[in-house]
Amino acid sequence: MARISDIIEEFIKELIRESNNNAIEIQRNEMAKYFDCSPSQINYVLMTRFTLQQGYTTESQRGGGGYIKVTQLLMNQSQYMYHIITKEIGNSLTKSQGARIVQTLKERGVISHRETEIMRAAIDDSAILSPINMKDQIRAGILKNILATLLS
Amino acid sequence: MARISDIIEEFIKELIRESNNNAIEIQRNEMAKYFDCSPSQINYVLMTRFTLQQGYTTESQRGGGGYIKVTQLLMNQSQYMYHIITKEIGNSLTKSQGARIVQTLKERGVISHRETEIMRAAIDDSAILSPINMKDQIRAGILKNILATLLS
DNA sequence: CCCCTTTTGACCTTCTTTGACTTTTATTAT
DNA sequence: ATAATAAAAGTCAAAGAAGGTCAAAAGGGG
Repeated sequence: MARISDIIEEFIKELIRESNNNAIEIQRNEMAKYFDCSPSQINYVLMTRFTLQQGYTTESQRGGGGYIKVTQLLMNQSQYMYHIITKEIGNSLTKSQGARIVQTLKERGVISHRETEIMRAAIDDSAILSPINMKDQIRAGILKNILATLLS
Repeated sequence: MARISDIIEEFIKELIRESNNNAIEIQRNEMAKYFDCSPSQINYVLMTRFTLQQGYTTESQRGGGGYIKVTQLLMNQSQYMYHIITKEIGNSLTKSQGARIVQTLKERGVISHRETEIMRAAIDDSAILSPINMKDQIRAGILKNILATLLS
């Protein structure tokens, strides 16, 4: 069953793609009505899929004529990777954090489809055969090493 | 007396055969209800009959709209890779064994230069932050998973 | 009988959805 | 101008909807 959050995510990304300034403005309540969900679901989507780490910023205005503006940040690719290696990934990286990073790299055209698959597979929970309490550490090490390789 | 696990196994394999992309998505709880067994029995079947060695990968998503996806590896994509996953790499893979496999794949033109680099980085000793005695096991898991992804 | 495989169930973790309540801003009526 | 009202968006916690894990119990074949 398709998650409504995913549908909304795709919808917003499509709107951004169609825009000519990498940004869109939406009306929260209107959009919620359109997708027949609660308004706060829009916030949930923004919080989980359009964060700074994923290369987006949001700003908003309340009151009559209010809006939410979502902007996709342009960024230098190697700078971005460097940032991820040094700031985003610490000593520990959860499954979903890792997945989001790889997904973002793909969406930004930093890595190809196959490279995405390879990286995903490399940091997948099922790939890392170790006690659960160590998986996140190992995952962090692997992803950092891979990204570092791509930088050189 | 037919074991329920065998029946479920056959059922899933039949679904995959009928699919047009060698993959199916199932709802764990729904399937358990259908076969009138405990949900964790589905996991048991997946763990014992749909492993990489047996030519399958699985992924899953929790929460609302969650699912389990089972994909059968395409043997004809690269006979060589399939062989490596299912036969050559066991539970343990040393540094040099791993390096040799990656090198061979590259020489055969199965993977690109960048893909080679990514794989090397992923199974590099320095990437795998774990007790020494576990590295080879983890390396095996990772490389198998990576190769498998290229066959789906 | 013993060992290996299967089955079951209790408990855990993750992710999504919903709704009540809050805060901010704009508009409108006095 | 000011106060009241309406029109947004924000927050947060609870409920809901999955799947995961692990170990104990139950079966079955040698």
